[in-house]
Amino acid sequence: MTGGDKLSLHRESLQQVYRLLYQRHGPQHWWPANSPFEVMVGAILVQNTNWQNVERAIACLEGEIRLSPQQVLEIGEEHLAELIRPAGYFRVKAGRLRNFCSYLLDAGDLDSLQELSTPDLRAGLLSVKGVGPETADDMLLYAFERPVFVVDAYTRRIFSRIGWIEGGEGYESLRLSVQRAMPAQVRMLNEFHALLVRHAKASCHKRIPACAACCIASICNKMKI
DNA sequence: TGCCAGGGATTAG
DNA sequence: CTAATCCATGGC
Repeated sequence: MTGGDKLSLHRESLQQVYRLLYQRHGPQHWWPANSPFEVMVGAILVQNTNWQNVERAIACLEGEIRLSPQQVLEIGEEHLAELIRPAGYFRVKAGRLRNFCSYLLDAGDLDSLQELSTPDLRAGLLSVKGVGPETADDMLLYAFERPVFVVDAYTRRIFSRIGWIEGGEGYESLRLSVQRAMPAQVRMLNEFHALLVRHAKASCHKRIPACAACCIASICNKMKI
């Protein structure tokens, strides 16, 4: 382990934010997909990209092939890139999808992977070129249903606004800190990440330093922060 | 019209 | 180990 995480989040405060977000926005029903494999494809396609564009790309894919690792590899990188063009970075992502599909086929099937411990599975996913920490955790949580917290830019932005972090913390430091402060429940971690995204999109989080007018402010007030 | 989205790899300092 | 840079489409 890379010992000594200095970052420590307060359990009650963090869980209070979760409850308030849930009360405000309700269940988010993530991940929007029809199969674990589709979740994982989406996790790669959504990298630094609007989800709406990803939906188009997936629709194009499904129009041509049945969504499976075999089919994705069979159509070839060129064709694959054209199909996923709406998702942006389409050449890069075509390669990443192929890398990932090769990994899945080498592993056998999803059931084989499901037998791995979460740390081993995480390491395996991270070994794929094009799958970084956030994408791997998306897959772990939303496809494999492991109790991990997904850190993203919205998490950093919101936690910074609340005053819990400086912003420069490493990915793992943040992830483990949240996981230590929250129950290890897939259901809750699923909603928590989705709610943070939902809240960031719904509120005035672009370019507004103090966030005085959005619901985070009311959350902070209720929490007396 | 310009900015930026549910990142990651690569390169440079 | 941190900081830029590249990848690219579509919505507001």
